[in-house]
Amino acid sequence: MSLTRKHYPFPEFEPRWQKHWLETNAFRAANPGDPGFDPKAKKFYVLDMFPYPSGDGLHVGHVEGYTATDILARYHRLKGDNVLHPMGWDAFGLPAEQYAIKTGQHPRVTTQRNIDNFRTQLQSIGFSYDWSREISTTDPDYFRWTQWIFLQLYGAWVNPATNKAEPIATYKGNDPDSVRLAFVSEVPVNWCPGLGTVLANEEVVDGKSEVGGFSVERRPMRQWMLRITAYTERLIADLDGLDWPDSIKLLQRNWIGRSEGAEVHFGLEGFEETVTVFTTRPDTLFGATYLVLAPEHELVEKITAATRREAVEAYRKECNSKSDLERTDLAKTKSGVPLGISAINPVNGERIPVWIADYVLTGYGTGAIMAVPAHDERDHEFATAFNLPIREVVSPDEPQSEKDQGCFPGEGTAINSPAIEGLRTPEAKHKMIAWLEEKGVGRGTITYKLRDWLFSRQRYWGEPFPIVWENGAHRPLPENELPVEPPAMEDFKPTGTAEPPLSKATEWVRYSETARRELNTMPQWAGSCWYYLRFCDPKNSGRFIGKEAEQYWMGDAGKPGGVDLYVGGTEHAVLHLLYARFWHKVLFDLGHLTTPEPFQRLVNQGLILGDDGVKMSKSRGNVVNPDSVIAEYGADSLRLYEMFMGPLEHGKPWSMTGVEGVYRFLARVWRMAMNEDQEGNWILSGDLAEQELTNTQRRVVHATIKKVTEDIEALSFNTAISQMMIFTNEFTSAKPRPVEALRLFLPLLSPFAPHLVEELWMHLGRKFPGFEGLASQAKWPAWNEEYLVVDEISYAVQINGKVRGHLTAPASSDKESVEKAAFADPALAPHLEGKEVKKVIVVPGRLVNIVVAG
RNA sequence: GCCGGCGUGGCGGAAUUGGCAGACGCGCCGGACUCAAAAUCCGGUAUCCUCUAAAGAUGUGUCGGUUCGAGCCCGACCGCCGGUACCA
Repeated sequence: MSLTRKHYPFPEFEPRWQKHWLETNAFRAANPGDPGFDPKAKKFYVLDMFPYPSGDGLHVGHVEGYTATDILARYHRLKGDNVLHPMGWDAFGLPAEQYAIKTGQHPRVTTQRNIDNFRTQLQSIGFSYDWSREISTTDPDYFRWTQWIFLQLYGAWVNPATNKAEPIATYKGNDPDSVRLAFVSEVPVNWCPGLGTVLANEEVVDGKSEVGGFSVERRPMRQWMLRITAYTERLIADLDGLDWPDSIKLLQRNWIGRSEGAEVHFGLEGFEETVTVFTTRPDTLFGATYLVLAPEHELVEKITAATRREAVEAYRKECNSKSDLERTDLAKTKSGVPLGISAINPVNGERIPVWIADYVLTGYGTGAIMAVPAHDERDHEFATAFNLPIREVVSPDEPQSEKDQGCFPGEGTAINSPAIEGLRTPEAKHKMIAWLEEKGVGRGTITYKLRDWLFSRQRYWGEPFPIVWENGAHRPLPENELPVEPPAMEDFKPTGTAEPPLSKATEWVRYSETARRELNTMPQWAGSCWYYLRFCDPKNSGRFIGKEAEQYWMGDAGKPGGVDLYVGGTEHAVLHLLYARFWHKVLFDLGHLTTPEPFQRLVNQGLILGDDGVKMSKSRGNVVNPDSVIAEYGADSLRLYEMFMGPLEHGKPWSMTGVEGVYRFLARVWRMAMNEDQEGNWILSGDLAEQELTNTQRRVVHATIKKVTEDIEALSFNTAISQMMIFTNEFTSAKPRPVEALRLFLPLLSPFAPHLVEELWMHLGRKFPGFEGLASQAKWPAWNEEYLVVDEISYAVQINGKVRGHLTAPASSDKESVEKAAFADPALAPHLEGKEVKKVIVVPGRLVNIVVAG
C-alpha cells in the first residue's frame, strides 16, 4: 500500500492548505472591539479538554474528540457564527516532573519540546484552532492569574446567610482563617513516598497513586485546602440546568454523596461527654443494640475502660499501620474491639455497649454510628461475628427471601418502636427527628461524602502559592507581586521527607528578614480549572479575563453555562469537571463572571480500542499512531474514519481496512471533479458541466444537505458520512456531471475533510463561478423541502403484521384509496380467502395492515 | 455488592423513536477492464429449505407480556463494558 502511489495527491495539498490557513489567520475569532468583529453574528464557543502534552505525543483518542469539535467549529463558521475554538496545554504536573527527574532535563525544557510536538501534530490534522489564543498553564502570564484566583479564594468565605462567597471583610467572627475558602489544615493526608507528595482522594486508586502506581499511606500533615464543601448544595442543584449526559450528572451527584438523616447524641455511662452519631435511619433508633466509633475517634482515649485499654491500643495500632490497600482488601471481614463502657440510647434509656471498628470511617458523618444489625447489612455482619443482639424494628411489606433472612435494609413499617409504632419509614423518620429536636438529643442534618479539596503538593513543577509565612502566620502577597515564579533550580527532586523540594532554594524561600515563602505548590488541576476563561481573552495583562470578552463568550441569555459545547473523556467526570465548576461559582459569587456554570453542553467521547477490541496500550502493541495514518492515508481520511467508526459517545475498535474504506470514498469525491491526464497530472474533469440537476439528482442533493445539517447538530457524524457516501454513489456515474451538485455538496464535506474540499474548491473556481474564496469560509447551503417530496410512495401491505405484498400510490392519495388499492392486489387473494377482515390500518406513507380472522 | 451503559449479519454499525430490520462502510463472491496483476468500475451477499428461481419459514442476548404491529414499551433473567466500594 505505502509503496503504490496515492489515489489522490493529499501528501502535496494537505500541508499546503495547513500552511495557508495558518498564514492567513483563517480561523481567528474576533472579540468585541477587534477589527472585523460582527456584532450581529451569534457566538459559538466550542472547547476541547486541552491535553497534557506527554512525551508519547498525540493519541488517536485525542483526535476523535478534537475532530468532533472541529467539525462543529467549521460548520458554525460556514453558518456565519462567530466561533471561538481554541487550544492550549495543561503542562504542569507530575509526569513532566517524573520524566525530568529520570532524564535529568529541566521540566521546562521537556515540556516545551512536548508542546511543540503536540502543536505540530495537531496542525498536521488540519484543526481550525485560533492559534493566536494558544495558552500554556506553565506560562507566567497564565499562572499569574491562577495565583490571583487563589488569592480570591483565600480572601473569601461563604456567608451562610446568603449561601454565596463574599469578601472575607464581611465576616464578623473572630477567626477568619476558620472560614476562608482557601485555608490551612492539619489533616490526615494521602502521602505517597514514591512520588514524594500528598495526593487528593481523587488521585488515589486502590490505595495506589493514579500516576505511577506507587503505594500511598495516611499521615497527618499541614496542608492547604479549598472549601469545596461549602458549595455541595449548589454543585448538585445546578446540574439540573446543564445539557450534560445523565450518567455524568449522576456520577457527580454520587461523588458529592448527599444523605439526609439525623445526628443523635448518646450519653456515656460515667462520663459528661456524649457521642454524636449520624444516621440516615433515625426511625430505627429503637433497634440500636450497640455503638461503634471509628478507631481514630477523639473520645476513644478518654472513655476506654481501664481493663480494655491494652486491647484497644493494640487494635488502634493495627488499624493505623494498615495501608488503605489492606483496608480495602480486608473489607469483607469485620474486626473491632469493645471499649468496656456503655452508652445510653436517648429514646428508651437502654444501656448498649460501645465498640471501635475500622468499618466506621473517621472522615464521614461524625465518625461514630449507632448499629442497627436488623436493618443494616454491615452492622448485621458485625453483630453476627461478635454475637451482639439483633432487634427488628421495621417490618417489611412482603416476606423476605431465604437468603436475606435476619437483615432488612429497606423501607417498611415501624414495629417495637413505641414513639413511632406503625408508621411508614418516611413518616417515622420525620417524627423521630422532630422528637429528637424537641428533647434536645439530636437534630435533622445532611452529610456529604465530598471532602474539602486538598490543594497542596510537595513538588517543584507546579504553581507556587502567593503566600508568605511570618511568625507562624500566613498572609497573601499583594497582587502586584504576581506572578510568583518557581526558582530556577538544578535539583528539584523530592527531598525524601515531607519537606517540599522548593525548600532547597534557600534564596528564593527567604522573602524578607522575617518572612518565608510557602514551599508547597498547587496541584495540576489548578491550571485546568479556569483555562476556558483565559481563552476568551488570552493576552489581557490587566485582568484574568476582560469584562467585555467574558460577557460575550461566556454569557448567554437564559442558560447557566458559558461554553456552548465541551467535549472530552469521561475520566474527568468527578475531578476536573467538579473542580472547575467550584472555582467558576466562587468567581461568579465575587462578581467576576456573568453565568454560574462554566460548561453548558458536555459530551464524552468513547474510548477507541485497539483492533483486538481491547484498550490500546504499549505493552499490548495495539497502539495506532495518528502520524502513520496521516502518512499513508492523509489527515482527511484519519478525521473522516474516526467520525465514521460509530457514535461519538461509544467505545469502538480501530480497523485499518475501515480507514481504507473512507480513503476510497474521498478518492471518489476527488475523481468527481478531477481526472488524470496522459502525463499523470490531475486536471479538472471534462465530465463537469453547468447543467440542470435531474429531479432525482436534486432530491439526493437536498436530502444530503438536510441529513448532514441535522446530523452535525446532533453530533451524529457517522450517519452524516453515510449520507455523503450515498450522494457520491449517485453522482460518480453521472455524465455529464452537474457542477451545481458539487457547489452544494463540497461545503457539507468541508468540516469533515477540509483539505480535500479546499483543494477541489480552488480547482473548480478556476473554471466555474460560485467557488470564490476559501471553502473554509464559504456559505453553508440550505435545503428546500419541496425538492424532497416524491410523486409516488411505496407501501408495504401486511396481513396480520406480515408483509405479503407491495403497492405504489401517488403521494397525494388518501387512506381510502390506498386501502382500496391494497385489496386490489391479486397477490393477497390466497391470504384473504375464507378469512373475515376485522380491521384495516393505513399508516400514511408507510404501510397497510389488514387484520383477518378465521 | 451497588450505580450506569450496552447486547442487531462474518465485522464496524443504520433503523424516521411503535410501522417493510440490516442504510452506509469493511470483508467475501462474481463480472468488466488488463497479456497478467494492482487500482478502478458494475453486480451479489442475514439464516434455513431449494439445482436455480418463485414461494415459504426463521431472525435484533434469553423467556414471558402489552399491541393490528415490538430491535424500540413493560416484567423476569443471562452476558459484556465502565464507574464505585464498609459513606452509616
